[in-house]
Amino acid sequence: MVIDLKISEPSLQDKIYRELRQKIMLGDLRPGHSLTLRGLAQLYDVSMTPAREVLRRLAAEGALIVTNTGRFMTPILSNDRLEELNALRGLLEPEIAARALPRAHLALIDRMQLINSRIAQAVIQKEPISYVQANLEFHRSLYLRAQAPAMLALVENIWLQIGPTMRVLYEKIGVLETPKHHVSILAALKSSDEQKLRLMIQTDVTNGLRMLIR
Amino acid sequence: MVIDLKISEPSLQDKIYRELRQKIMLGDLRPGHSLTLRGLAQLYDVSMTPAREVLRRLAAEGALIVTNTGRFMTPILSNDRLEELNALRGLLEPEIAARALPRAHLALIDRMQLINSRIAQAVIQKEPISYVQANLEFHRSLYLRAQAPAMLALVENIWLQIGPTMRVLYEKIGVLETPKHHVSILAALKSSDEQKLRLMIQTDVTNGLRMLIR
DNA sequence: ATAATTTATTTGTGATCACAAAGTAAATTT
DNA sequence: AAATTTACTTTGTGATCACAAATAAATTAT
Repeated sequence: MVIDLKISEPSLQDKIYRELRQKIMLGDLRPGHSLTLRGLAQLYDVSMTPAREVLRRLAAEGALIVTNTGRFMTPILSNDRLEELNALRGLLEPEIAARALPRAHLALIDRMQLINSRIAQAVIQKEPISYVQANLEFHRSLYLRAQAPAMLALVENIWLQIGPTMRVLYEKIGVLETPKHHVSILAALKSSDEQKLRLMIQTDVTNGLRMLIR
Repeated sequence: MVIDLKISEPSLQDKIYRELRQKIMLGDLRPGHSLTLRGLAQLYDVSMTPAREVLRRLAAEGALIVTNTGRFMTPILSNDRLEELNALRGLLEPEIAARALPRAHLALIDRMQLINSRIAQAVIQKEPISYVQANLEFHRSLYLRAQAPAMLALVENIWLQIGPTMRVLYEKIGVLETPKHHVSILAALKSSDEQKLRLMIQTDVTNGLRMLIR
């Protein structure tokens, strides 16, 4: 018997989906930014069909909202909504971090340290997008070790929903500051202190927003 | 100026979406049940286009999985996956219940009691679908009071993912039993005991699965 | 000018189609 | 009888189109 392994080619829309998703999560699109089928189709030189699937998929994930007349736009979050989503981060992320803890070996911690220095760099160069990107990568690289895909999916889903709004908040406060709890997170990882890790993740998430809303 | 208020008509696909979503959440479709564009289109007497949007939307929500060749089917959850999803329930539901607690007045508790008797009825009549439906309604009617839409959305999303699998598990154990912690939940609500409520919701969720997997 | 109305343009929805890939059944070969 | 090949059917993808509704622009009236 001949087994033929074929890499399932990423369908045309997958590429567009991933790019747009990334843009939204990192705050490349501001809240209320509207997207049209034909606009997106033209941008990627495809027909309306794949563009449509992408927009609807993102809408299903909460990355976009659909107006009551069927238009697509990035969500404009109320304060309540934003705080609720952040509360969810505060609930989920400590849990997934705790699950990752036993599997967090030194190589990972080193890598997180490296990512952390990229954050510092983004602060200096005042690049909010790189900042957000590195920040999320810091968290994700840890969470990936939890081997809890459903949980990670929920967390990323929330990141996606708050992406555009976070960007605007960062712009509003002007100067960025390097997340001060990251070193504590790394310390907790090194000492395998689950309680401390939970707490530090929690405060990192909580303070991140408090700093922005104030 | 003439203001004309129009109820935004539920687009053709919304109806199909809601029906299918319900079916999946209640376990009307077994794990691995495959759905086709043309099949769904024919069933609802529409073209492929809306059928497609519905399936992709459900896939985006995790209610369906897309095989590597692009086919749609209800997910077949591994034990790990199922336990992870249940852990998420155990994490999220006590929190949202706690948020609902201050707003849970007597009328709600009465209504939950009524729903609970419908569960008992479903046990007697051995109707797993009605059982699941009433059970979810019991929880949802409480969670709705939390006024935490994002949180509720995540919870329902998880219900959606485990729907087909839960149904099979119920069938496997044969005879249903009425959820024994529901009375404690109601008691905790009446006495406004947050800690007890959290615990009872948690054990209701946890035991629900433990009873099934064993 | 400002508001109201009309006209023009943009936009999402649903339908239909061709096509290639995947799955299935039948036929053939080993 | 088992494995392979062939033929046939089913399936999702992407493209194109007509259409109605919503939005934007222009025009008219007050």
